[in-house]
Amino acid sequence: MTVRELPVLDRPGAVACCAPLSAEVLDEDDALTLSRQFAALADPVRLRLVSLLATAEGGAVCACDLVAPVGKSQPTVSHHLKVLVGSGLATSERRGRNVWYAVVPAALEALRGALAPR
Amino acid sequence: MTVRELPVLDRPGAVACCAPLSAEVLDEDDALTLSRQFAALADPVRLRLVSLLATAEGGAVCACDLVAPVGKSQPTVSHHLKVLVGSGLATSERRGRNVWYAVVPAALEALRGALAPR
DNA sequence: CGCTAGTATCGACGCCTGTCAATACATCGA
DNA sequence: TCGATGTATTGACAGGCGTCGATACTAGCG
Repeated sequence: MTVRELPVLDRPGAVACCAPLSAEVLDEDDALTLSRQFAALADPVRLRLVSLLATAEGGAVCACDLVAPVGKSQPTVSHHLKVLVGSGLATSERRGRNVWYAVVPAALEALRGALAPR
Repeated sequence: MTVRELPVLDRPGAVACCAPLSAEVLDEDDALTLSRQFAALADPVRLRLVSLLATAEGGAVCACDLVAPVGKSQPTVSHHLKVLVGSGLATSERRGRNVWYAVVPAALEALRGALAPR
């Protein structure tokens, strides 16, 4: 028997919500939870932000270094970052005047788990 | 060295579009492609449909057996199924009066790949 | 050829979301 | 305290999306 270990998340919102889609039929609540996570990835700007964060040395990036790469206005980037944090896919941390963002690997892994084959 | 085999897809739209988010920064085109796939999963009704298809014996389900479980009107279910097919996550096939739907496992696997850790 | 059952399309409605300019808030240095 | 820099919020707009009832299309049956 194989046991899959899932890290405990101290932040609500980044919870691994449910069994794989292919394992058993999703109930309505889990479907809503999962859909919100996927919705956070359903935007090209946010995907690029996640990618920028995930590939960054040290795993965190200053918000000031995210505006130019995605080619959107500063408020728009701020909005998308808020969505990512709100969905549990990213975290934010103030460092002086700046705010540094990082991905939550466990959240991505949880989504991978939902897509896992039977 | 490990080689990951990806099945060749005869249907356009279900293509594994890109390297993992954490491997290299997503370019704009790939981000748009990926975001459309995730958008297909960003709805609780569609997630339940995918789950119903993926867990079904034989891997396919008649459309007539999908309306009741999701609790939406027949046109709404038809709409969502069309979105799933259009995004490459599912396929449809007429059998007499009925239409049978099935998931495309390779498409789900492609999304898993995008979420894979570095 | 009608009739019936299953599925898709159409048109309309309300809601949500991405975007920006303007502005407010926060933090640090002088 | 004041000014400057970085970030978040507000308000407004356009476009997209989920939903439904009504209706059209498709295929088998008698």
